[in-house]
Order: sequence, then structure tokens, then C-alpha cells
Amino acid sequence: MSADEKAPRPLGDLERLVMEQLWAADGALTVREVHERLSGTRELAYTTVMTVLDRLAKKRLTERERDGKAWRYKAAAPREELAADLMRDALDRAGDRREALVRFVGQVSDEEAALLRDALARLEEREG
Amino acid sequence: MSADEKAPRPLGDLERLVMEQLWAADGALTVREVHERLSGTRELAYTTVMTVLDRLAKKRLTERERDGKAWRYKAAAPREELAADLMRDALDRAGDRREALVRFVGQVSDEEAALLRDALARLEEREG
DNA sequence: GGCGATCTACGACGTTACGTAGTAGATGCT
DNA sequence: AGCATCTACTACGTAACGTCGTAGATCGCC
Repeated sequence: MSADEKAPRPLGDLERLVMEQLWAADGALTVREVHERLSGTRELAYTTVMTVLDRLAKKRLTERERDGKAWRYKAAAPREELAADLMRDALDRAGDRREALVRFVGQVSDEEAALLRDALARLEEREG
Repeated sequence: MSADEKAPRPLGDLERLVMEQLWAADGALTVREVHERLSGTRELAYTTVMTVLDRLAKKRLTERERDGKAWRYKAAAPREELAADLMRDALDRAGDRREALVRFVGQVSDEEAALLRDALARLEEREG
């Protein structure tokens, strides 16, 4: 496993803003709802939001379900899941994993290091 | 620290191939040398390689030094360093770091988990 | 000291992603 | 039926990247 797959493009700025709305909401949102929530920050045409949501769906980052004549969009995965996936991708792309992990833990904060130890401990419990 | 900076674009396919040559070589390589090493895999114009190397230098991924009339390029950072940076970026982009880390360790292999524990242990020794 | 080989600098073109939005037509409420 | 609303599709500008050509600088050699 690993080698070099295609690296996932990072989200564009607007795509990220939209995803953040979906992650922040509980439940799926309509285009209109996303549009409204973004209106506090920036002026965007309704169709612009629609386009972005649609592209995100094609990229499998959102899922949509019908609600009357409208679609409701929700994030396909939690934000943290996406982050974890990106971390995995980055690790897969490293040559020497050991070295990469050493460098990684070398640059995380003390708090993050503690969280990591915790997570590993929990993993050990669960998996033996 | 953290919040949302601009995500670094992942390397393009050719850019990655070129970086891999630089990482694999010891010492800096000239355009010609990189070109030759890539010739085993694909046909590329000499200038194509030159352009890519140049763009990588502008992105600070490579550094170059004069060698007669030619330039010698070398990777600005080890492959593992880049991977670690990308992992950091991904983590910074997560909402709940704890959750992201839990998910991350949840998807690494046993071997990688062991490497992580090692790295953390070494970190603890060094930093107290 | 001029010639040919070699290298760089710079520009160019096609493709794709993304931000942005308009138009046309389907749909649903009243 | 009529109006508001929503989707589908198209489009355009910018930037990144793969790809290469041309022009001009430069180096070694006869």
C-alpha cells in the first residue's frame, strides 16, 4: 500500500467557505441556506453558491438529497476525517515514513503531542 | 498559530517526478542530468525540464547554485520534511485537532503506529 | 579568435480547476 | 394561471501546470 496516487487538490477558497458552512450546520442545507449564511461575509450570486455546491458533490465531498424541488447538501465526511485523510496522503507521499513521522511530531505543539499520545493509547486499548 | 492559511498546492505530476530525481540524487543536479534521468521513463524536451526546475525554484522547493554556465538544482528540503509540513497543514485545517488526530491514528497501519509511538517517546526524552 | 555545442531566459499555447454569474426551463404554491 | 423558486447548463476570466520553441549568452577547442 501507498506509493504515489494523485494528490487531492486542496479546496479552493470559496469551496472551503462553503464546506465550513456545511460542517458547522447540523443537518443538510439547501443552496439558499448556504447562500444566506455566506451573505454575512460576502456578496455572492445564488447561482455561484449552487455551482460550488454542485462541484463539491461531483468531487464526492458533499452528498445531496431531494427536499421538494430543492436539493439539500451535507458534507460527505466530517472535517476531521478530511484532515486525517490529507495527513495520510501526505504520509504516503513521504519516502521514509519513520523519518517523516519523526519530523511531524517534532513540529507539533506540546498539546498536540499529548493528544497524539492519547489517541495512540486509546488505539492500543481497543486493538490490543 | 493555525487557523486557515492558504493550502499549498500539491505538486503537479511532472513536478513531482522531477523532485523525486532531486531527492534520489546525492548532490545537486544540472538540468541535463535531471533530463537524462527522466529519459528512461518519458520523452521530454530539455527545456521542459528546465522550465519545471525553474518553477520549482520560484516556489522555493529547490535551490540552485552556479556551476560554470549551468545551474545545479537540489531539493530545498528532504522529502520527509515536505511530507511532515503537509501533515501539519492538514492538521491545522481540521476543526477539532483531537478528533482529527484520533481519526488519523485510527487509519495508520500498526507499523506506523509503532513508529509514531517511538517518535513521541524520543521527543519526550529530548524535551522532557 | 571564431565555431559549434550547450545553457539560460523568456514567451507561448493548450488544458484544467476554480470563482463567478447569467439564462432558460422545470416545478411548486396559491 | 401566475409568480416565485430552484435546477441545469453554459460561459468567461485567471492561474497553475505540462509542454516546448526561439533567441541570445557562454564555454571549450582548434
